[in-house]
Amino acid sequence: MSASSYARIYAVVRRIPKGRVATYGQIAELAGLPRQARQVGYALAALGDARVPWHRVINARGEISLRSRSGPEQLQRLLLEREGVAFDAKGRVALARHLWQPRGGRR
DNA sequence: AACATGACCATTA
DNA sequence: GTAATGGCCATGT
Repeated sequence: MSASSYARIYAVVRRIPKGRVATYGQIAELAGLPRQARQVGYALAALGDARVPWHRVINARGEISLRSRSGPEQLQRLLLEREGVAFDAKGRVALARHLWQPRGGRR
């Protein structure tokens, strides 16, 4: 069941520094799964309770992705603000300011 | 096996 | 700025 892919995804998410955010597509690429952003979201959804900073992963628009059913979206924003990530009036994060930018493509 | 759904993304108009 | 389209692929019915 391709659990190793999930493991790679979690490993990358764990590397996101505090106060930074990353996009699903970015995580997918860093995890060696280009164009599989969707799987990243799926992996995080199946995460449940684990020591992974899932709240630092947002979509390419800089917004917090809405779950099918009301989920911890509010909590996610709270956790990010608590780390110093700012949201604008439209509820978007300034990616130019908070996006995680690993150097040399790896870190 | 077919079909639908989902914490997505890039391109094009 | 919005809207439509195609791609990607694990899961459940």
